[in-house]
Amino acid sequence: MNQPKRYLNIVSEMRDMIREQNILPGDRIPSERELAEKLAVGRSTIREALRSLELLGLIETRRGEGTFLADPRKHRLVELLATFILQDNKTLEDVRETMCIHETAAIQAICTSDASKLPIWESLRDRLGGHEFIREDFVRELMVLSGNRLSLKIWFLLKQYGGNPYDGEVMPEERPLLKNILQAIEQQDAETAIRDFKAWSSVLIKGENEQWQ
Amino acid sequence: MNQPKRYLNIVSEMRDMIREQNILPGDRIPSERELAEKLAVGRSTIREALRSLELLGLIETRRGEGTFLADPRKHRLVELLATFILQDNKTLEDVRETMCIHETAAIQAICTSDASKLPIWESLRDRLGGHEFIREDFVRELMVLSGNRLSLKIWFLLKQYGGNPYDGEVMPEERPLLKNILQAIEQQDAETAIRDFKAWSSVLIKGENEQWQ
DNA sequence: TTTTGAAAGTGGTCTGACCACTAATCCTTC
DNA sequence: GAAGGATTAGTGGTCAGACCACTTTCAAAA
Repeated sequence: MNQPKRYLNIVSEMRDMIREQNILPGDRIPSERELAEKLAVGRSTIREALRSLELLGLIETRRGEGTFLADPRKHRLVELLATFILQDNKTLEDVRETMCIHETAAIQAICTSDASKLPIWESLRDRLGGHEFIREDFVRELMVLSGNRLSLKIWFLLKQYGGNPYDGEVMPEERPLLKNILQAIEQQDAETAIRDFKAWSSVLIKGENEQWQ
Repeated sequence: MNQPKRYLNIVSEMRDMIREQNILPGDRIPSERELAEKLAVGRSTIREALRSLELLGLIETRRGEGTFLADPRKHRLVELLATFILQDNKTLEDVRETMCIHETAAIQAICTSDASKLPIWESLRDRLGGHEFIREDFVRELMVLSGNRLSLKIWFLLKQYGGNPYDGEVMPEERPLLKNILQAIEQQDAETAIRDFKAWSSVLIKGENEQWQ
């Protein structure tokens, strides 16, 4: 019988250990030799597990110092898979489309809620009037305002994974369009808001925005 | 100066090798010993790289046989995202809502495509008329027909984590509703299709479906 | 011809040995 | 006593070699 692989056990055992001992990001993890003894396996097996976690960005290792639990914001699996999968254009298309799904759903959600009456909403309006407004901020604020944190996280990861179409700063020519979107949302006119939003983002995605950059 | 880690080089070298030698999914990769010799590194270093790729689902290893390039559909992007993201976002409500987002997006996509003219579509109609039609099958078929595999994967996962609201068999009383949905989709009337679908699923989610079960 | 089993090749694991690096410690020197 | 340099213990990084468990292959035996 093909036995389950040990290093996979190690991966999950380490996850449990981190959870039980309440190890926080930045904290040190027991050394490879300690772990090997504690879990009664060879050091090479421990290393195979640790290298996997490191590649995912879940831990950081510093020679001479030790191994540390990484900042969750540094999780890397997205970029990594990207290098392998991105060649498949269809997949990239799926990523973009799925991002769009979450974005339009967010707008829809804001329209059917009272989110556009919150103080955060006002600050968004103000910043749109000011200088140095990053495109990504605009979309992210919308995602946040939708109130669905899971959707927000998925969107965030997809953005990294599929190459961020919202890179760069909002150009003066774009502002009227964005203002229209906000206005439509305030009037709870989801249809118009989504149509305008798609118009804006499709220009960015197709890279036809040299006019703006 | 802290040297860059060898096993990371191996990871990218292997990616290049796979690309250059046109190794296809399912094909065999050189053995660990061969790779070690070819790349002039120790076998354990090779293994650390391979184990990382395996955890990502990019390769499969079978003891006694060898290492194989994995089917891209088996890539673990979503699964890994799940284990590390969903844990702090388990709000059932968010999961359900996000499922719904993907479902309505799928219906929207089918309506604006020719998917409802495919033979698969016919079989879906037929099965709805027959016996033993599982609710989940209905929704899954819609997700598949949308053509967005990433969205399908995410939906699949959410279903596992959020508790499957589409458990069980379609009751006779539900069939007219489902038929209406299909009909609306055929007529490319997304609005009606989505409204009816939401009506159906909300009953299931709220657990008010004792009438049907 | 069919069956058996030995051999070769593969991944899985362990051990022990270095190397490169860091941080704490001790010891010299001022 | 304080400052600075050398020593040392501990860490991750890598390698080589040895087994083990498993699969496939193929030649010898029935």
